Amino acid sequence: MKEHLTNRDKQALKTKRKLITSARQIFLQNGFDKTTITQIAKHAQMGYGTAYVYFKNKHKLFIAIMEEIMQQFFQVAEQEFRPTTAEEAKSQIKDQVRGYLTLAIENKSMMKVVKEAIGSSETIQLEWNNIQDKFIKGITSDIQHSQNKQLVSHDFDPYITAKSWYHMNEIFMWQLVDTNESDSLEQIVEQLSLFYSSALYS
Amino acid sequence: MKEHLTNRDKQALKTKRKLITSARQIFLQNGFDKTTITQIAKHAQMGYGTAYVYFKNKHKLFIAIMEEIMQQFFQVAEQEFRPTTAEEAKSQIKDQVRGYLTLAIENKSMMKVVKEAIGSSETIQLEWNNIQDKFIKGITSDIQHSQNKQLVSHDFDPYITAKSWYHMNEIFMWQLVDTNESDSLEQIVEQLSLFYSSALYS
Amino acid sequence: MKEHLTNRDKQALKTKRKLITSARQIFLQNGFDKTTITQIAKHAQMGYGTAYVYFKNKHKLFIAIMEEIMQQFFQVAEQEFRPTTAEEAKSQIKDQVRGYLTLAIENKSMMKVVKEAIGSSETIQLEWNNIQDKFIKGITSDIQHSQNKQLVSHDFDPYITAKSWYHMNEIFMWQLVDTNESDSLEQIVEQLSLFYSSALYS
Amino acid sequence: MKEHLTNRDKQALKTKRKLITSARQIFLQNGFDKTTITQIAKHAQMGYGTAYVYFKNKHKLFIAIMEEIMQQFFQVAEQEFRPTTAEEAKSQIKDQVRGYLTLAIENKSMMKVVKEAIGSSETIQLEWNNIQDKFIKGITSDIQHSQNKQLVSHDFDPYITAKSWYHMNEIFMWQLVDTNESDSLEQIVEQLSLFYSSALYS
DNA sequence: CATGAATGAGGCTTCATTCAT
DNA sequence: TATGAATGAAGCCTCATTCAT
Repeated sequence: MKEHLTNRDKQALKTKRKLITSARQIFLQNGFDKTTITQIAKHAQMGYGTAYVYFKNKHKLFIAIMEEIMQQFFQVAEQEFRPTTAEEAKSQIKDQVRGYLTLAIENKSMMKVVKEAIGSSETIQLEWNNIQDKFIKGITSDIQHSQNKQLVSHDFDPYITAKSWYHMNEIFMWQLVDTNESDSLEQIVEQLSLFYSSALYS
Repeated sequence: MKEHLTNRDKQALKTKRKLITSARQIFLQNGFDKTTITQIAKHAQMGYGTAYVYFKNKHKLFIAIMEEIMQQFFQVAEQEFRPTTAEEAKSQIKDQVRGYLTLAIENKSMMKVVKEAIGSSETIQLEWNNIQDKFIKGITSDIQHSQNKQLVSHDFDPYITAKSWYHMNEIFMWQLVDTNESDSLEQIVEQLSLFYSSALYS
Repeated sequence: MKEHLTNRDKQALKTKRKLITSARQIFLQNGFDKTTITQIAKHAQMGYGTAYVYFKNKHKLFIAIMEEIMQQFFQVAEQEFRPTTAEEAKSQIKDQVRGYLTLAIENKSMMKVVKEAIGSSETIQLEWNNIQDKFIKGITSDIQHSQNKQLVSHDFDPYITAKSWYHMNEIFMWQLVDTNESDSLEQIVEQLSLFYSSALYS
Repeated sequence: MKEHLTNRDKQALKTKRKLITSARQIFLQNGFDKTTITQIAKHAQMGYGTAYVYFKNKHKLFIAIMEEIMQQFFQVAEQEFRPTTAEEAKSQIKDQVRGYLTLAIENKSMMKVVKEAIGSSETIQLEWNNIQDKFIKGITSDIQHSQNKQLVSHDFDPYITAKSWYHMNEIFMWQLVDTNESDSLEQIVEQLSLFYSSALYS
């Protein structure tokens, strides 16, 4: 176990950060496909091969950026969800949906690039599936908890329900990213949570 | 000067049309960069060398398509603008703005590709500048006409004013193309024309 | 259906031939991995990209060469095999085995490169499997014919038997390629055919 | 002049040994070209920069291994060769040839890599030339000694004769390395020595 | 007018090597 | 002495473009 970062480690970390920061900017500007490693390296003021010291390839570099963005989403998703009444459940659900969609709107430009990248690269597609799974697992455990508390019928299969619920959210997320209908956010939030809480917590 | 199209000319025209039609479809499907000449030629069922008989390069082929699209926009822009009162001016302005933005929304998919292409190619960028100029010149002459009719103060420099006004419109045009906020169209139309007619025709 | 090769077709064929010929020489000299497309193109006195007009990649180019070599082997394998007695069967088997192994010895240098390439490329490995299958299918049908003629017991599963027999031959083929034990050729031929004909045609 | 190895020197020597040992294994496994410094360093459990402390480059590292192997060959070559009769000469020649070729067979795997490396690197080629020269010089002096003893005619130019004789041996050495004809070793030994002793010591 | 053979610039990636710590 | 961060040459491959037929 390292107790301490040597100067060298710090330098490496700094280079990696610079790489990610530069990459984010270039990806944001040019999109996934049109961004070249050369552009990123030039912007980060480092040699061409350096990018490959830190990332196996262009896809992995993008995934690093994608994961940083998704960290914020996970924080919303991982908020405590331990309702004691149906009312409380619906309210918490609304907050989470709103949080999730709001983040998407706030990061719209980058999310557009994410969408392009998912469509462009098998590897990134797989990584996105992992991200989806992480969300779905969190929801699954929330459902199970509610079932134990007798708030949700055991008739619901937690995983399938979670998957369905997650994808409902994701669809609207992409729609907001694609189309700037940010105004209808609150309505979407209301409808989604109504649907979900009616189904499970009625 | 040929007065008459020979059969050969007709054939050539037909080939060119087919090329443009096929290109439009492929560009629409794959975007500008990911479209290859080979794809287009295959779709048009001709040798790919043939494309180069009619268009110097990929960019010029795209420009041909772009110009066809822009024809519709020019028709809106070239509508008679000869208001006799401030009221009339504002009303006509509104119609033109609405017409311009509506066309953008109707051709949104292609306009997205146009945007990509502008960002991707110097040549296309220059062509877009020409298109902008054409709009701006039209507006300039409208302003001058209104100045002659004493509807607009001679304090306004016609060209600079036209340029400003055009770009205000273009910005919102791209926004509508990027973001599907079609709902807010009427509000944008109202605000833009209010701003412009207040400034000039008050 | 083309009835006739145009001059253009002829030129293309010639280029492809030159490419294959040059590639064969370079592969022979440098082995599979160390051969570069640049070397081949330079030797064939053509531009770099030309190689890619005719072959999707380095592997496919090698496969073309490999297949030409294997044509000779197939000719041996496809020789009529319609024995009427066990004696005749054994004699024909011996001839085929000898023919197969002799070809390997005659093309030893290239077969070494083939071996390297098989170990180096998934694609080429798959192509080699196809080649094996072709041999095995031929043998399978020979066995079935002999079974119909009551020369071979129906207890033998033709395909499995063919596969086993083929691989026995291939193992010795590689050994001869690796090791120059050409002297022992006749002994190997004798042993292999003895084994096989004893098993099936006794 | 250091008379004495400090602990530091000892450590350095140990590191160098480990490097050579690991390198030998990896080169043996992967061949010259496909071996990377990273692989070797990982196997030797040290930073890959360390390899460059001890060896200027990959080629020099390989040369170190090559030289260790060749040490054994030199021992054979440097065995006293002071025949007093033609009979004795032939017998000693046979022993040396046998010794040389036997070592090649015993180290066949590594000798294959040596061959690949010679073909792959100018530097290693040059080093191999040095090794050849060392052999040839030894033979040259043996010939001169025999000439002084009146066993060999002064008509023979010692250097040219030595060079010819050495290369005859080397050719068969590579053949044995390439081809596993170890069985014919004794025959080759007999023929080579017969040829040479007939020519010089008849 | 129509074709497609030929070309090479430019993108991704690997890996030997340098150099500052 | 030991390390590994940083670099760029060189290989593969794609595709716009030229040009001879």
